[in-house]
Amino acid sequence: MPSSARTADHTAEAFRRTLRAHGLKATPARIAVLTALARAPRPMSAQAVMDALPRNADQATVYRTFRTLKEKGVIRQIDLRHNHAHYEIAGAEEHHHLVCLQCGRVEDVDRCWIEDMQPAVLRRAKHFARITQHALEFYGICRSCAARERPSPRSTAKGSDIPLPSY
Amino acid sequence: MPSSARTADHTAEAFRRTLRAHGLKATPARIAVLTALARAPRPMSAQAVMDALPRNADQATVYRTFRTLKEKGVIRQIDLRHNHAHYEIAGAEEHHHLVCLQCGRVEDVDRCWIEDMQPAVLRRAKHFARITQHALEFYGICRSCAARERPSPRSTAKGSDIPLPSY
DNA sequence: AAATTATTTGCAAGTAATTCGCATTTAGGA
DNA sequence: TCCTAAATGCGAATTACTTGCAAATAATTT
Ligand SMILES: [Mn+2]
Ligand SMILES: [Mn+2]
Ligand SMILES: [Zn+2]
Ligand SMILES: [Zn+2]
Repeated sequence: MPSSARTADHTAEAFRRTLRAHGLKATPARIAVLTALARAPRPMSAQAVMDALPRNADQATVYRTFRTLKEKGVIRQIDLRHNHAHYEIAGAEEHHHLVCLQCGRVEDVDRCWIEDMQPAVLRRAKHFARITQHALEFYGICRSCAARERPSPRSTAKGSDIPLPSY
Repeated sequence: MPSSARTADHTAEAFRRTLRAHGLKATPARIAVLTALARAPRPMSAQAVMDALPRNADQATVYRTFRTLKEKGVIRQIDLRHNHAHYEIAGAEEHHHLVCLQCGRVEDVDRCWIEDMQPAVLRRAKHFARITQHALEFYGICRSCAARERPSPRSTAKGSDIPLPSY
């Protein structure tokens, strides 16, 4: 009996289908990245993925894979306040993380609660002594962007980036 | 009649007192950074702060000021998924942000709600067409760190950084 | 008010993370 | 099997941020 979504069909074949379904070529590199992410119990950094991949793991390819799969919604970027981005497979259940500001340790929070629930979150946690902060951001599309719908997807790099106040 | 906390005493004098209260020297640079953050309606990046500061605004000083004030809890770091950190004065009310994934626009959410409340958040929002994601992270101290309490505060840089799995 | 000193600053150089240009390879349809 | 758009790999570039160190200065102390 398969447990939950973490046990989903994270087989090479499944990934191959997912990629094709999104109109992407099912390359060894991409399948390897997805497999690494699927195996890891925590969000992974580019470096971690590269180390996990046996040989041929070019950084440019890994980063490009992250970007592509993130755009397609196959993986999710997680901010852990380390000095680099982390990614995890965008599995079914929405969940959050407990991040130690001192050592960086990360632990999943199985569901989405907040503030008043912090005591409860802490009680359920396995490795945390206390919670001192939490951050919540909503991401979506603003009115003006929705209006001129499709002015060019905001690539994470520069370009005619964020045409906005305060950088 | 002063409105809410955003109108708090964000005067140079008030900042001077705050700094001293935290055992820091009330330098022109620090007061200028705080004043810039106080004036801005949105979290600011280092670049934005430097541009806002009339003359003498060295990047090293701005970054060092961010780090120091963040450690003291005077300002708060905000992740907007742009390619750099943003900061805002850690005013009274805890609040979150609406971030446009396309153009980067940012808007405050006055209170802390979640998920089921997204429709309501969207209704209250002034500039958003839709919310497609939200991210919540809890920050605190993990058990092992709490145990050996004070092994050296995790500086944002490297060093004997995160002694953990997956980078 | 001048002397004292631990902090803080400014500048220049250094790093870490991520991106880009372009020649070469390859997945997958014809 | 051929063809071609898409993807890779390499190196160089960029960006965000940090650091070393000498000079400047805020807040004592006298
Ligand atoms: Mn997770
Ligand atoms: Mn805000
Ligand atoms: Zn927008
Ligand atoms: Zn810890």
